[in-house]
Amino acid sequence: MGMDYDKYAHEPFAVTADLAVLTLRDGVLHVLLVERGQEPYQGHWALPGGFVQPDESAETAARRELAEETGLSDVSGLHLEQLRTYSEPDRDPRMRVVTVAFAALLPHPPEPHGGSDAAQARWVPYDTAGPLAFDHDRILADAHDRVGAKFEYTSLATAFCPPEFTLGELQQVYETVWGTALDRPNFRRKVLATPGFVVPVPGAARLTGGRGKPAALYRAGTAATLHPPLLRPTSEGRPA
Amino acid sequence: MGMDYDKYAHEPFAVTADLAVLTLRDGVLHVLLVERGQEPYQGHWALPGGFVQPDESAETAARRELAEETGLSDVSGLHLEQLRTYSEPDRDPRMRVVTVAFAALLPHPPEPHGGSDAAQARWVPYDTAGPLAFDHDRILADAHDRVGAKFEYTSLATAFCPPEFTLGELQQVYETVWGTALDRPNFRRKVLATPGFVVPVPGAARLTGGRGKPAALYRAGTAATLHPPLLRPTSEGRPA
DNA sequence: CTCTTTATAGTCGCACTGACTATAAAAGCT
DNA sequence: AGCTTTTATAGTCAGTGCGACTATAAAGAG
Repeated sequence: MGMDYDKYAHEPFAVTADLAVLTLRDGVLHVLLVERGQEPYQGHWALPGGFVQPDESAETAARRELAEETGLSDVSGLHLEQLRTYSEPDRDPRMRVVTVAFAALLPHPPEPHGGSDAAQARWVPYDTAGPLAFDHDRILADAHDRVGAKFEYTSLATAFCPPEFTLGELQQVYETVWGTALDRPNFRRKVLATPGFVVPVPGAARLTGGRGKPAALYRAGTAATLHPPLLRPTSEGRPA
Repeated sequence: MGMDYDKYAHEPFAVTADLAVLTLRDGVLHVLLVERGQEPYQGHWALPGGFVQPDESAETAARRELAEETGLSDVSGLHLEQLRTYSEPDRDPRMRVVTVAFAALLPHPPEPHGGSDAAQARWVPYDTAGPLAFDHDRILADAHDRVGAKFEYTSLATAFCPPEFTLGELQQVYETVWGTALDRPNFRRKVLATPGFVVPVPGAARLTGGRGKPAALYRAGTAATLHPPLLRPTSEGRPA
């Protein structure tokens, strides 16, 4: 933008906001996908998204699309994070499309209703999210990487949890996203030792689906960043 | 993009790639700015950048702009990182412009030659980079934040250094970007204990501008991420 | 030759961490 | 009821990374 506008022919671009919507269902990471109803990639699965309207920012467009695809009424409170922008010239065979990709984290997965253009939407386990349309495989992988990395030094994991949660639930979020088992007493110690990460719900509340001792409930704290960070185990084998 | 193209009127957008080019000059962090030659913001300073051409990705456009503004012949090897995309509808008073912002790190600051449209380009100390055109103040601040944060857990700091450097020079890079003084023996211990961060140049090479014992030379290692990370001191005061 | 300057080596105590054991409080079973 | 299973929570202990600090080495300046 520092350049002279009139000396550069600026071809018009179409701008879309695409979403990698992640959630946990029964301890398994799922992603929201839509089935494409037309060419190209007709019948293939793709990330939900759509064109940015003239009066919208990409963030606003992403929230609107998310509400449309999931039928969520309250899209305001959930976590939406801009991932990066994909702008390779041949991403779409028909036209020049620049896509601003977002990652969204949902605590309770609503059943998606079919998209507004009759394309059906479904929750798909992350591991079985087969080859997707366009470069959406890469976008999805980038989203997973980013979310996993931010779990280490931010309180982002609480975005997967309901307003009140147990430390066991929080630990399962970490284990699912990282794909690693964590030691329960140590996880507990670290979380409680990190100021502002979680705050206990004073009413000696409890909640357990089944057996065992009832667990104390916590809410997300005010801290956005974690000090000290909660590093993944063997995040990288030391190349000695 | 998962949506039906034809059911959405997609207004054409102009897409630009803007750059926050950072470098160190005499131990002071500088940013490359251009003076705008026309309205809006005529006479104001702005980040260099320009329109993405029809056959380019935003990354390619950023490298081209960088080469044009700095006169660098070898733009291939240096670090270019996509920051985020700014798409608020009123960013530019004349038209709808979506900007993909990049941060670039240079080891040796070349003298910039005037931009191709007669706008002059200059290195400006980061602290005195006054109010910039458009939302470039925010882009520049975001770039600084991102670079500072990535210094903690990546080997990005070596992108500010020449191919061979001393640990003192690397430490000065950290101190300048973070704005903090670091203990020299401890910094040395941490860097050398992090596998793949730096590798010594075997020929007992030395190099010092002035007095004192000559320092050993190192090259950047192969590790992209740092384990353990090199955390800034008092990154956040513990709220007890 | 001594002083200053910079690089490098080493020491010490604290805090954090991983691995592990122990206790508490619930549900299920016989 | 008594026992087992299950889950939550508390505590222990050794290794290690780290901040603060001291000591030595190797150069130039006077």
